[in-house]
Amino acid sequence: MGGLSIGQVAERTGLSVHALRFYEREGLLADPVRRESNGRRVYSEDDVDWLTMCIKFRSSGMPLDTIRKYTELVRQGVGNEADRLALLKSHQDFVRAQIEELNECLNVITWKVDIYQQHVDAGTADCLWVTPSTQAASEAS
Amino acid sequence: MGGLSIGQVAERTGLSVHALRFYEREGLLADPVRRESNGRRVYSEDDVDWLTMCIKFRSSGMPLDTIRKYTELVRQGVGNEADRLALLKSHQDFVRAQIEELNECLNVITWKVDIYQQHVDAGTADCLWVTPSTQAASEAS
DNA sequence: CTAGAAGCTAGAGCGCTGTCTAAGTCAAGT
DNA sequence: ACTTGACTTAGACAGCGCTCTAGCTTCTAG
Repeated sequence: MGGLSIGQVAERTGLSVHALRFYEREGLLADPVRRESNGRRVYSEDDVDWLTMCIKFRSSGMPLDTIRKYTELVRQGVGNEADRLALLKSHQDFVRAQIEELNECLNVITWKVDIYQQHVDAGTADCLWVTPSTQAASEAS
Repeated sequence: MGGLSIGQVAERTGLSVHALRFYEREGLLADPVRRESNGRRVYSEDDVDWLTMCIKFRSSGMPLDTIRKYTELVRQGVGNEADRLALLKSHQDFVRAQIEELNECLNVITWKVDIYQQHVDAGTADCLWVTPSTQAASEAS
């Protein structure tokens, strides 16, 4: 399990090399990335795992700031598990709320899609149905 | 029925008056908001309905630009229902993908929450369990 | 030996979505 | 008449999360 270059990590995580350096500057990595003698970054499998977790956090809407806070808790070591738990639970709630909200939106959108689908199906069957009265109806929607 | 002031619309939609003016400037309203003789905006119930829809779009991640495109289609009037449908369907897919992604994230987060919950429960039961070996385990997570 | 790919740092720039400011108008209450 | 507060405009500014550039070094292959 030799170390990985930044390019390899970019490929494996889907983050850009820019983003990887950015995340490091922002203090999102549990431990500072090791360097080769020439100064180049060497990532471990653990770093990749950590980044994978960070990506999950990010793509579920956790701000970088919160990820940083979590990172700091982990860096501090043992003793603050309750804090980490609280942070994670709060994010869990946030994600659940997001999903619920999205489901509501999806319902509305689906309702609208269905209406238009009927409209379009009808219109394809007989284009003469397009009249001023259907126009008024379509503008109201 | 009687028109609504910008403040009333803000209250009813949850958008700020700033945001309402901003949305109007950005061309997100189906028809330009009517004005009183003194220049103040007068919103109709239809405007509120439209805004409610826009809010659903926004909160499900549709960029303002896309909302504007949709608005323009509606403004053009009858004849482009297929385009509107395509736009809506594409967003529908997008929202579904988001929900799926969030569910995946939720699984990972829940898994982590459970681990910490056990940790913390155990720690509360007996704080002496906090030892260098547990520290190593916690840092790996 | 050299070209090209990959890495480095510091910092500027960008797209999105508001949010706020400045400077002023208007209507109602006391 | 004066105050209060809600409204108007155009445009500046802000926060987030990257993304890219400039200018440089270092490695690798031919």
